[in-house]
Amino acid sequence: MLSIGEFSKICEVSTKTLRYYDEIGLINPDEINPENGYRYYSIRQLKKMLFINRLKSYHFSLEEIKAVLEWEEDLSEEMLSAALHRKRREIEEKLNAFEYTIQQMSNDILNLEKGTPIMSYLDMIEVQLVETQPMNILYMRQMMSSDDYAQGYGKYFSKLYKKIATEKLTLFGTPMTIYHSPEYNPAGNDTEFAIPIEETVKGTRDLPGGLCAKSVLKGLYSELTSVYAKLREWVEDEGYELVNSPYEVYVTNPNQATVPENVVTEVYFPVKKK
Amino acid sequence: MLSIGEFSKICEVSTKTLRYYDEIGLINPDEINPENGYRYYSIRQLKKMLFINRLKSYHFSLEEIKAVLEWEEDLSEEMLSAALHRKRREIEEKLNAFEYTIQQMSNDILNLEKGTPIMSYLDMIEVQLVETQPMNILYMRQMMSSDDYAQGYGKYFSKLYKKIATEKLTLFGTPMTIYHSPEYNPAGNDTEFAIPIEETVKGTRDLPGGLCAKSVLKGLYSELTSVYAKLREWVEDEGYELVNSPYEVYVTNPNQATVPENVVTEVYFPVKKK
DNA sequence: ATCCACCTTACCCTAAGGGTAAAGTCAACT
DNA sequence: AGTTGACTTTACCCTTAGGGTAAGGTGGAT
Repeated sequence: MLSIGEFSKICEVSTKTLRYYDEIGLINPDEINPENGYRYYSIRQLKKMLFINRLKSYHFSLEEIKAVLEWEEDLSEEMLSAALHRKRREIEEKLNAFEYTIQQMSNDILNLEKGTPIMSYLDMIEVQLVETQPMNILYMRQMMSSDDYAQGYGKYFSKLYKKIATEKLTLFGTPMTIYHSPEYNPAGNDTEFAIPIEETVKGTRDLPGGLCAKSVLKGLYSELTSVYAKLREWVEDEGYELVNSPYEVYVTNPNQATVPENVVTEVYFPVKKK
Repeated sequence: MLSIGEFSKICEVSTKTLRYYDEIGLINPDEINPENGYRYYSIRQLKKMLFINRLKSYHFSLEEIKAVLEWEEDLSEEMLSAALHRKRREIEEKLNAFEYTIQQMSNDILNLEKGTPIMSYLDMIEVQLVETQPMNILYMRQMMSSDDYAQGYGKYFSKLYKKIATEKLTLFGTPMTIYHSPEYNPAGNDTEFAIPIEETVKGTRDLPGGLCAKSVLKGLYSELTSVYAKLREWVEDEGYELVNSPYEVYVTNPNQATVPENVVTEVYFPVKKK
């Protein structure tokens, strides 16, 4: 039997950590002296501890690790394999997010070295007042959390396009997204994906036209928040108010654009004078 | 003036977050009604808030962001550029770490699909009892935190090699590391980098020979912890005890090995029978 | 017997807010 | 004028994975 300090040295885990793991039931000492409460670990527990460390290095949370350890013998291999696949996916996604972040930063760094202040793009966003025509749109409405926007867009638009193709409907514009949630909520937003078509069929509705504040974004979607902010600011400043849900129109297909600057997105705020 | 809710909608930041930022002094409302404590933000603060969000998306901590915001106008551009470069480096490193993790996981997944339990490699680590000869080593001793091992190794060994080259000393073996800290400490370990040479000069010392428990690791260093664990286990089981600091000998140069399995590392535990 | 290294529990701390409660306030509607 | 519902305030507890420290109890070696 090994005291906590000896076991700690062997597996290179602090005694503090071992006590914590005992507390949360991740790995309990093989034996506890009932008189003085001293923890004693057996050498058999070494493998388990090293396994925990390995899963930790794969960014499993302690709770997840606990679940892994509690799986029954007979299922454990497939379950573990599945868990590793899942976790690997997660890490790959974080990796992609990092790559994207690095791109963004590099872009800012370049601008900064040209003498352009980072936030100056904000002043370049222009707002115009336009009159839009009513449209007939094929739509799907969904609660979307900010995490799954990326997949969501592809998924819902492809569903809509599929329907248009199978029912031989006639395209009448580029895809758009309408945001019905009055307030931004990281947990999920009431989002409507839509494509203008000619025919009035089941699954279509009328998108009313009217006065709109409009901005055009050329470039990456990451700057969309700023466009929204700018539009709200403008609406406030000029004494208008929002009378309907804002929407975005994706003028160019982001998959076809070779340079991000060629991606054009229009943002509309239906407004009226206060 | 905008109420906290209005400002929150415009910048897509929760009111909770705005109150928190007020509390830590990151961005304070332009005006606070002294009667009821209501916070009012001006539209001028939008740019600042969006800038904060951008830095946050670059993984700056709120403390770092606060520092950035407090820089004086005249220095701010170079400072910001430097900070962005630093942060980009950090992210690139995390990215590399993720890539490495993914490799490791993929390896485990492959093994699992071949039916090999993940931790089975532990049972393949063999321990032998050997008698070593005393050596004369050129050394540098340093406290190393686990983070900077990667750089540290290169740095100190290249210093040692440089000394050997400039003083025309004679190599007598491959590089090695001696771990003097009795216990693993994430904050820093007393580490000695050494290379055996023939001549006894200033900066050399004698590494005594004697009875050692020895294991050979073929492959990535990530498995080293397990080798240490295995050796300590063996020492315990066989009734030996450690009489001197353990050390590693890097038999092959990891930069020259094309396949990780070709990297050979020997681990020695100087022991005596209890 | 003494000493020192080791062990125990208990309490507070971390970053960046989220959740909830209780109470006060504002603006609009009747 | 009163009421309602939406909005705001502070206050308190919760999250991860332990780290730091204190006060007190033990173990083994001398």
